Amino acid sequence: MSFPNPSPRGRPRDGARESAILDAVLAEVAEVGYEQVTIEAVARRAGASKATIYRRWNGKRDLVVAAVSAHQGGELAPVDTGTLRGDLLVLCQRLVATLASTHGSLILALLQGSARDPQLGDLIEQGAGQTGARLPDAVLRRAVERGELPATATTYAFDEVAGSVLIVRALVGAPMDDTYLTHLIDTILLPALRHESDERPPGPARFASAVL
Amino acid sequence: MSFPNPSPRGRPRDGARESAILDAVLAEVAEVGYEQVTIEAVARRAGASKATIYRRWNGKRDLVVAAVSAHQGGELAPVDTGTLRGDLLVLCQRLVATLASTHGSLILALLQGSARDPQLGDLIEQGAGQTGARLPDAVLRRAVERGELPATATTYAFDEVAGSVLIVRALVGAPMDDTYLTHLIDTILLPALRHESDERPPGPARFASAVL
Amino acid sequence: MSFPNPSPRGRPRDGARESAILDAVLAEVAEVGYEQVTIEAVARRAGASKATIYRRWNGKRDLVVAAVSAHQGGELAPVDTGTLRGDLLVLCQRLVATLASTHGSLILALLQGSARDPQLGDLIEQGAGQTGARLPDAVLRRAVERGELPATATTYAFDEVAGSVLIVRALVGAPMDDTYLTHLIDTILLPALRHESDERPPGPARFASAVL
Amino acid sequence: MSFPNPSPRGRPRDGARESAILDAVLAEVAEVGYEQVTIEAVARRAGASKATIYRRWNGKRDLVVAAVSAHQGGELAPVDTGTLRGDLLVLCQRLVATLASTHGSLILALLQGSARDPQLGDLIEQGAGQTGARLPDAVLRRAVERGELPATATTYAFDEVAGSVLIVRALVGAPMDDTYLTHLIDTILLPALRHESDERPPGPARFASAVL
DNA sequence: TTTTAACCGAGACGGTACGTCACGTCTTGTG
DNA sequence: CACAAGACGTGACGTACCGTCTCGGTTAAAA
Repeated sequence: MSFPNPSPRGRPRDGARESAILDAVLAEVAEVGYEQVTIEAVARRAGASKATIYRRWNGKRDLVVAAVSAHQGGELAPVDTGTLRGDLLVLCQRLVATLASTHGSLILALLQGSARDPQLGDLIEQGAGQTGARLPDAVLRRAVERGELPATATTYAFDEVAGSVLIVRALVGAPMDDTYLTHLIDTILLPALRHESDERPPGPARFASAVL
Repeated sequence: MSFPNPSPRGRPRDGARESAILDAVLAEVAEVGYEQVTIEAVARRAGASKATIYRRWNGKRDLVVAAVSAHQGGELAPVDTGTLRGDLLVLCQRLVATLASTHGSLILALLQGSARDPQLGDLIEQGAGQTGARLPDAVLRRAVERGELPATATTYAFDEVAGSVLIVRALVGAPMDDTYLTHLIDTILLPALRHESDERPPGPARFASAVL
Repeated sequence: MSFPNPSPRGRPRDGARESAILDAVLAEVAEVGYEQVTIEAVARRAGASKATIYRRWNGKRDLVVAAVSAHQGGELAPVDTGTLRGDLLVLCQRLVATLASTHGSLILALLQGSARDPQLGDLIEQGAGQTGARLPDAVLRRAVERGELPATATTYAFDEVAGSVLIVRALVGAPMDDTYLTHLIDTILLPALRHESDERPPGPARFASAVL
Repeated sequence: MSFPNPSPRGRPRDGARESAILDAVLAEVAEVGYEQVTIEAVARRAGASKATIYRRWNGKRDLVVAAVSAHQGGELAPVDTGTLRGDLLVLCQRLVATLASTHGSLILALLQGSARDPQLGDLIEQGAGQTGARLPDAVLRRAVERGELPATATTYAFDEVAGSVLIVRALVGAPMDDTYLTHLIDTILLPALRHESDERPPGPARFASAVL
């Protein structure tokens, strides 16, 4: 057993303040967008002081990242349409919905934030499956059992491609309707998933898509 | 009688000012990064006044976009290694070099800018092939002639995937060395390119990758 | 003929802003006292921005000093009661009235300000006679003509003593009623004024009393 | 059983803390000047907490006043040059030295503090003689014995004038060298002291000079 | 040639947010 | 209880840019 903080001297931080501030951040981001969020407005809305905010976070990016990290969405129903193609479409639709509900600049902030703060990636990674950015193992397994994919198939191709492509399309405002998604699945995702290989994915275990 | 330019009375604009300002913009972006660029600093560096800048552009994004648009890089040597796989690697390496050399936030600004201003996409698209974000037709043709790809192959899979994936990896700071690039090519790009299909890409002709 | 400011480039300063700000300063000082005056409150009241204030003055002391300097009271009636003693009493009463009407800490600010800014002394010196801090030459001359003072008498003793003593008494809250003033005049000012001497006052021509 | 101090329950106050705090106050005043002293800096330097300070004093002025009051300077040698004029010069020189050594703004704070807190005046008055702001009775007595002053002479003229005049001169930065002091003594202080009068000084016994 | 209108630099202006600081109060844990 | 530590709301600080607006002074086409 370890005592990293043997005795936290002084008045302890008020967790309620932290919650109020992070809630205010999310509300502000939703209303005016990431770039237009100001610390002053967050402080006003949270009934907190700027000093309290700056005591805990270094600036806007830190703050927003913390707010998003703390905001864990509820569980989503598992995906199982009976075909791999149908499952992929549902996952992509979820991803599009997530991207559409979030201001683009917030995504950028998170992407950049995760470059600095590995913890951010860790935190978001847990929720990544929820967003559709990760191919659930169950979906992969069932596809293999149905014979739609070879036994050596991995989630790599989906994890690597789907999130990145849709993020960029969201940023540039390109359409992401079902026609497009179907084309993406048929001409890129499925061919890549079906590719037989015994290679293991290189580099760190976490994929770029994890930030969603 | 029509006066499309009714009558350009008064002192005409000084083209030299425009050049000086746009040069200053690029220098500032290179030094401090897109987000830290200020109109005032640009004006100071260019020896111009803020009024002159605001007379022509609406704000920072407009200004940066104009500067980048006006800045046409030199021609790059055509790609021809003798194999499709080799060509793809060279293209991806070029793309990585571009992403590494430019401030990441400038890319983001261009991405967002292109969502607003379709012209930006048009302008940059012309240079996209240079950066490796587009698969040159010559490369595709030679691959078909060598029998590496079916006759129906298109550049779509590369255009759609390569830029997006590498942009996002650059943002999150994930590694993009040759080992990684090779894996990307072998497990995703090549399988997708080899995929036989008579489908045409949906939606607008411009791909997300065009912004690079 | 000289052209010290050959061409004042840029938009010229708006004199009206300066007036509005200085008026606001005096109002604030009168309401809350020198120490409690804030630049922000002055800016609010004047309908100006802090930047405009800081563009012209370095801080609170500068600002208040400028406001007081610019505030030239109206002319006061000349003093002539028929006797030197009566004239001195009127002068001291005026001085007491001035000190009573002004917050003590404002006086301190002016005193300290004049140590830094000789111009302040110059400006206020012109009005010093008005406040009673200076013995008017006419009063001295008539006293000599009446035989109340020797022909060699100067204003030095009054100028040096009256202002200083009453300022300090004002600061410490000591009483300054007519009984006290009469005593001051009879036991200090008159004996010193009557003192025969051919010495000239040493040092700079301006007395400490000039700051009132 | 009686409890004049009803029942001093709990931990008693630590006298050492008080000393440490007051020492820190004086050190801070000496280093940065009265106006720049902050409670936080005092707490840091004293190794105390702000709560401990605010438990005992109401704010900066209180604190500084307490520190100065508790700081009793050592005894100075009595003044006796053999002539009244020489004694006065020594006293004035001491006063000038005091004013020059102490930050001017501390004097101001004490002046203003004494307006609010009569006790402050009482406390400081005891040390006033040391500074030269008061004419010691011994000096007066010897001058009378030598025939330099009439038997009815009092210390009033010196007490009233010397401190005030020199304080104000110190504030405005006017010179206070021996030439000036000699002139002050010859043309003002000595004539006023020699003035024959049976009047008693009016008002409270404490003079403005007592604050030094 | 003279007008005229726009361009250009400089920089004042009202704003707004920045990030820091000190205030005076409070809430902990430890003596 | 005293005390240190330090979080907290408050509010001012002085700075930096924003985007707009005058200025005096070009500059070139139109009159």
